[in-house]
Amino acid sequence: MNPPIPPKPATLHDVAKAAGVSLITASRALGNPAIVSDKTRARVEQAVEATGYVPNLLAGGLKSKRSRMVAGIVPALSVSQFLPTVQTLTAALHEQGYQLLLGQTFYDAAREDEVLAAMISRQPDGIVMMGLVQSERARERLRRARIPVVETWDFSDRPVDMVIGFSHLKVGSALAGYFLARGYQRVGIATGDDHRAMQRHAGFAAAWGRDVPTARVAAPSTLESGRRALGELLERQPRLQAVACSSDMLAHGVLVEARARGLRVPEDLAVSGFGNAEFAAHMVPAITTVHVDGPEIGRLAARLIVDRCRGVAPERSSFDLGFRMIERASTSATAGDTGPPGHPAVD
Amino acid sequence: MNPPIPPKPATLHDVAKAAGVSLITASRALGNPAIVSDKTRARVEQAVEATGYVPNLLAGGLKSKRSRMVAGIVPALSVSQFLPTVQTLTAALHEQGYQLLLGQTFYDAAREDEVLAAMISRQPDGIVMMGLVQSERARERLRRARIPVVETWDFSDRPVDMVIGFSHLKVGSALAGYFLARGYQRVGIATGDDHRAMQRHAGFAAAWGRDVPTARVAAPSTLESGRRALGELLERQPRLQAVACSSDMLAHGVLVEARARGLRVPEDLAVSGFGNAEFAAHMVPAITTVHVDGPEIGRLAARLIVDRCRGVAPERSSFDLGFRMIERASTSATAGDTGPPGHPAVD
DNA sequence: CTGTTAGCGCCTTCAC
DNA sequence: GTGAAGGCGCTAACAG
Repeated sequence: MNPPIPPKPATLHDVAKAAGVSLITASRALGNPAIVSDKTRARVEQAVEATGYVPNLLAGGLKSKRSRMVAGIVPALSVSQFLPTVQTLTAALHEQGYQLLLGQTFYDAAREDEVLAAMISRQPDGIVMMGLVQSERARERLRRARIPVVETWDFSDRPVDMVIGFSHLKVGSALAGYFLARGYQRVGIATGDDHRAMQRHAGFAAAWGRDVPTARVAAPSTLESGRRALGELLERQPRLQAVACSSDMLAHGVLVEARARGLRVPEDLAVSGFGNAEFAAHMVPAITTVHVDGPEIGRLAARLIVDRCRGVAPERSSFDLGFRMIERASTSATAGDTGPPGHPAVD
Repeated sequence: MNPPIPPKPATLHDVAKAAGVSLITASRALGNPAIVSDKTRARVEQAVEATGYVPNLLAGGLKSKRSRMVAGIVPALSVSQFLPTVQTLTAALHEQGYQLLLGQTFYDAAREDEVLAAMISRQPDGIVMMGLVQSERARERLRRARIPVVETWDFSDRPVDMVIGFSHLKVGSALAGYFLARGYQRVGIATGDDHRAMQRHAGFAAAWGRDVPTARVAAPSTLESGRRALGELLERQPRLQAVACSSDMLAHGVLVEARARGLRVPEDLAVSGFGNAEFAAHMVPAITTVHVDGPEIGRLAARLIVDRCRGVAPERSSFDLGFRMIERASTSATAGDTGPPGHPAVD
């Protein structure tokens, strides 16, 4: 039998030969079909079929200086917070012919530096960071690389390049304001130990004015750590009235532990989360939380980078997307208990 | 002030000049330091520092035919099932100097084909699929590309190349066997409509022997769809005794809905999930589920591909990692209710 | 509209 | 241990 697979993948050279045109004409027929005659284009397309040609974007990128790859860097993929952003980013880039190179820092500055170096070596046309770039070394590296950078899910006055996010301090103070306005006296905080969660904590503490009992758990936070956190808080403050959690998963854990201890939510204990995870709206009681438009962050980041590659200057380099509190049954006996996410909104 | 950033990134050429050696010596000092004298190596390293040189892996890959990139393709990033695998895969590849190119198919064969084409254009040194390659066209494409391929999270007698996974049919029949052995009569199924979940459903139905009331929900399944699924099942079979769910998130939804309807779990209704998500062990009641070693799939896939790139033939091309049922309180009044994941094991 | 020329930055091959 | 050519596959730049 004949080998159904040719020993060597076809190159553009083979296509050009098969089509009876020059190399560059074949290249144009594929990359910029508008400037080639219909007849030529048809012949090249036929030759592509016949040879089974698959372009080598690495080679093209070498000359054109555009790899059509974008690096996306997350603390860890298991931090579900960022998933909608990464998912939308990947999809939006794909639409434009770009692919995502994924990197993880595991909340470690040295690792972040290492991952960035590895990414930059691959000449991405842009870099999207979940969170701000931590180390000064990495910031310097990025500036030198002259690659468009979008930092996301946080805010800064001096971003490396562009930033899309919101103030975690303000989230914290909005939450504190919410509990203050409702007359809560003894509120505790269950929080992950990552930078952004600690920012929210700081915002909460500042607005609260008094000391807030706090249970710190390792990021990424889990249901289990939420259960333990409530135990810790109750030990310190047995008459606790409310717990503000740094993620919906932590809040979930607090809910489970509260039930296990016979505490009613929200009557005996009010609970709030962060992130508006899918499940938060559908638990009983539904979890009061803070909504951030993760998919929009991904879409916007993709647009900014693709635009920049095409020479379009962004209208701004800072985008504060804000956030909104969503009041649900876990903090309010009167809030509808399974209303759709995002409804009703406060702030 | 002097521009702190040089107008053009340094190339290996610049490094060689600065070090007073030839281009190729500089290349060797970095890529294969052992075959260069200590003195030369030191001078090259110094020149790298001085110039701020960052290697261009794209250019290197062009000649060496090794891009040191691996494509990872998931149905959608939001399918949490695959996250531990992708996370471990990314980390393991990073250790070996490889990066992951991420692609999403959204359970769509045309899209899968498109994503694979885009990936192959980037000359990855390997491709890891979550699930089996669906379309024959894509299979053919992969074979022609002569790239190592690992299909995962499923099993097949005729993989494109290599496969790491387990039989979803067997999972289904193991679950049916579990409920049969405990004397359940009226069992329902809540399942996502993706290929693998339907395989488990088929395995369950075959082992069960009788018709099984089934609520089908769109993949990826959510807590909300779990709540609705239980409603549907109860409408068809008000005296339902147990529900086997195709994911832990669905099971979670069933638990929530059961509680909302005043049904006790497991006394009135037994519930099982799939995937052994982190939260499953820590709910009250803890969810009986099926454990699959997702991280190991990622690790093994990384090893197989890196080995293959180094010319090491894999010991086998098929790896059945199996699965194990984890009995917890949601199906058994006697099972410990917050025991550690994976304990006790059945099957 | 099409073709020729000259690389992109690096690594392989072969010499010394 | 080091170096000089040559070329990976493709595309910008400039012709015609």
